[in-house]
Amino acid sequence: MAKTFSYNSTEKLKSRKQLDALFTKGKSFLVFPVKVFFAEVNNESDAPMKVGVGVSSKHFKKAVDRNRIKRLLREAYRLNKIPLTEFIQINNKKIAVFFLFIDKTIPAFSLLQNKMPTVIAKLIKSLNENNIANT
RNA sequence: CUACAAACCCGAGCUAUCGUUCCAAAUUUAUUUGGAAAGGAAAGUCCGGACAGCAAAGGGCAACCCACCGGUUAAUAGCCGGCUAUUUAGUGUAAGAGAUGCUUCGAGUACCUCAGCAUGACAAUAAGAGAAAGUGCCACAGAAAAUAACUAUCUCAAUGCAAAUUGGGAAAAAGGUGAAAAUGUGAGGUAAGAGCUCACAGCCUCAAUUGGUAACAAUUUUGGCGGGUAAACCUUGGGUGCUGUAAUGCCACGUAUAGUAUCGUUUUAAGAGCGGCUCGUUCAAGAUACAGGGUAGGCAGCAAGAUUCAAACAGUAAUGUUUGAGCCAGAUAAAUGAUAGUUUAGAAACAGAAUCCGGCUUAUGAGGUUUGUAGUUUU
RNA sequence: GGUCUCGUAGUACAAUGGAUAGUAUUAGAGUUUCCGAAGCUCCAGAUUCAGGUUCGAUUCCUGACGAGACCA
Repeated sequence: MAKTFSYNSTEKLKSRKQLDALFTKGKSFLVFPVKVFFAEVNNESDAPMKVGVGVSSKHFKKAVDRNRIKRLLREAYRLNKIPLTEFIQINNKKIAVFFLFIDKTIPAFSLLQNKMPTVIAKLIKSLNENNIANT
């Protein structure tokens, strides 16, 4: 595990197809102010996790604010992703996740930094339930 | 000195840890090392280009745009310089009004302010061709908002004692309203009058001379006196082909029959394309070959250029030329971040490249420079 | 990335360049009723903002701001 905190381009959720599938078929839960979409995928592609980040352009009209929030979300995810990667490696899964920010004001980084572990924990828990239900 | 307003400059630096995108090198081929990484507006999309495509991208009309002159530029509705017009600051004047002072208290006089008149910027503004080609409109008020009519007026004739009435002629002065009312003064002329005629003044206009590259200015001269509105229609002159980098070219995948090329047929009948109309022009069925709907992958376009910085020279300036040095984002759900410390008075404004440039417009914290206004202190 | 349209009372809409900016509804007051509702009477409330053209601008022109639609 050399690249623990990294978040490079292979790990990003890019394909429009995968995104559409995630929003239509995937499951979701809410840990305010972040809504999480997730789904298991059977893709043969490289990375085991595909993660994306988004903000509504209705709530934030200026591109500067949207970029700021997306950066903060990425940073928070990057610093708290270790439990998720370990879980994925153990269970040999491939997942796609999308974090959507739904508040209407720009958050402080400390808030997201505090929330993100609970988000990851909930994600792992729900993935586990899904696994049990499938088997 | 303080406050406010406007214009311009600037738009944080360093260190550590963890990370992102691109480039180069190295090797163990997924790691390491090194380098670079968002603005003055990247914004609005208001103008102008580069570049690319379009079977013809053709002519005319329509449509749209521009509008003093010259320069500048790849180009412009930008910029620079000039011309003209308007306005104002200021200056001058003094017959009006007001305040104050002086006096012999009837008034006179001095000075200041306001209004008026003249002049008038080096300041500000100008969508700054044409209202003398034509059409339309100008509410309310007013006789009338433009060939003029109406009321009142002048005159002649008839009737009548007179007042006046009727008919013919004149058509200027008068009508007090409005944002705007038919150029002003004097003389001649006439029954009375009238730009009806003349002189002077004002304005418009034709031509000539002089100065200026030109707009234009000055002088002389021809004709004239017709209010405003062209950001009403319009006229004149000039210009514009259309679409836009998700353009477009190539590769991969792949196969409904839209398309392309060649051959060929029919007939100007209908239809379709060439932006809207018209002229003109191209096109049919069929055969062969290429190739393709859809999906959303890759490469090019795509980062060395009307380039950046510095100096010199030319030019009033915008700007240009030469020399030297430099390479300075290039993503594709879309990179520039987070935390801590430190410098600092403070790190807090507007704000995030998406094909690239030149302008314009708008948004901008703190600090700095300049200008203006107001206040305070000192001399 | 590009193209286009529209901003009028709290709300939905009108208004040839001529003014006290209109209609419906809503809000408020009064009247009616034992009390409400409905009805009736009265009243309040607006041209997105900043400039310009014009004697005069909701209307015409320019810029800004906001909202919406379309193309790919």
